Amino acid sequence: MVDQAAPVRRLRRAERREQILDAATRAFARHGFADTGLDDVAAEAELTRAMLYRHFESKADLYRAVLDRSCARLIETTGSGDYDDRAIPALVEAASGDPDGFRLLFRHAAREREFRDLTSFMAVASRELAHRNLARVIPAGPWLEWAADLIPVLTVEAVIAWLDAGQPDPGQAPERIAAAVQGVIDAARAPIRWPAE
Amino acid sequence: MVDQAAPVRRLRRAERREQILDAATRAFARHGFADTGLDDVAAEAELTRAMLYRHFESKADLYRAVLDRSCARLIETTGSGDYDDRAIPALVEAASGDPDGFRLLFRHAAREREFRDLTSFMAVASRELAHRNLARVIPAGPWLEWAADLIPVLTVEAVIAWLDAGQPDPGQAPERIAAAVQGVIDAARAPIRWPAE
DNA sequence: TCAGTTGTATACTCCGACGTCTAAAAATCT
DNA sequence: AGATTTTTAGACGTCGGAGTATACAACTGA
Repeated sequence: MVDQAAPVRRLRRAERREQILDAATRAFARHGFADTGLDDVAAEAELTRAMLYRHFESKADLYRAVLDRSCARLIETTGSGDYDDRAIPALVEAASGDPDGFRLLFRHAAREREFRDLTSFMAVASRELAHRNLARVIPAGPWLEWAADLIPVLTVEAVIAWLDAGQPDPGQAPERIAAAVQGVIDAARAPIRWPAE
Repeated sequence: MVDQAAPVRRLRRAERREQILDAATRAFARHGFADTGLDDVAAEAELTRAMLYRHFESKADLYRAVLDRSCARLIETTGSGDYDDRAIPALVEAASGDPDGFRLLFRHAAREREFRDLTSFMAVASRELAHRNLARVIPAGPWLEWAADLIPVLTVEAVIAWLDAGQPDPGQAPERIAAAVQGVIDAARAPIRWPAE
């Protein structure tokens, strides 16, 4: 008995490209570039490997396209401007709107040498932004550098942990994350531990 | 003219093995398992690739040995016991004593599928430890889960940021990191932002 | 001195994943 | 219906890095 004929949905070039990017984002978000084969991506997109090559030159090209799009979306909703009260809410909104892309960018792409050119500018920018703002409340010295390194990482990890927790209380999330950041700022100001209750 | 004959230092088996593990820890700590070739390891150890195979069966075997040793050292100094005031100081001491191994374990190995069996138990244990202790001060719910996820990550990242900052004030470091952790606990208790100064 | 060990140097095989190609099937458009 | 485009299915070529093999050189210790 022959299998029921597969539906085989056909899309126009641009749509198919987007659908491949969606699937590739999901696939790469699991284990990063090196540990994800094109077969994995093809399976996730429910396509043949050959199809991927009709839309992208190579595996690296596809990955760059994925990263570019996630990056563009991120900047689009965060504005990438100065730090203000909108910064953390915007980051939360961006993560909520594209969780796979968010995880991919910060958990994998940020540590992949070959593609650091696509992400390092964000890491540098957020570190410098943090440094500028912290310099007003933390005395210059190694603990200022420590906080400037740690706060961007903490912010991103706090957002990812919020995603992993099921995105509870979207309205409260930015305030809670900001409070966690404030904890690092306090810690960098003085080595006095909060009195035990 | 012939090159000056290389010194060619010779070591006994056990010593050479340790020296290879040291070099491999450094090499793998840079870009993880997949992105580090045996040539990189051999170069770091100033040996030929063939020598690596006289001490280890395969690349994966070598990597496991590296991870095992780093893991054992970590547990040896942290005790892996219940959480108390010694936990964070012990972690700081462990990181200080083996910075490459510390970074390798938490920045790379923790995300490598093939070797998660060697690291997942630590991630699980620290998450559960955090969860048990937090459950006494944070009401059950998604924000408890959020904090239990975030605090182990924050702690490790705070230690790495401290390493990156040049290990300043080793005596103060544990207190400052504990203060940062306290910030997350406060954030998880209530969504009230600290009053702006 | 001689045996055993530690090391170099280099060429080689093997394998998996990337990337290419072709022929034919099926959906869409006019 | 016929032309066009999308897609499949799978074989094939290619290449880098893991892993193997061999011959030889040099240090060490009894």
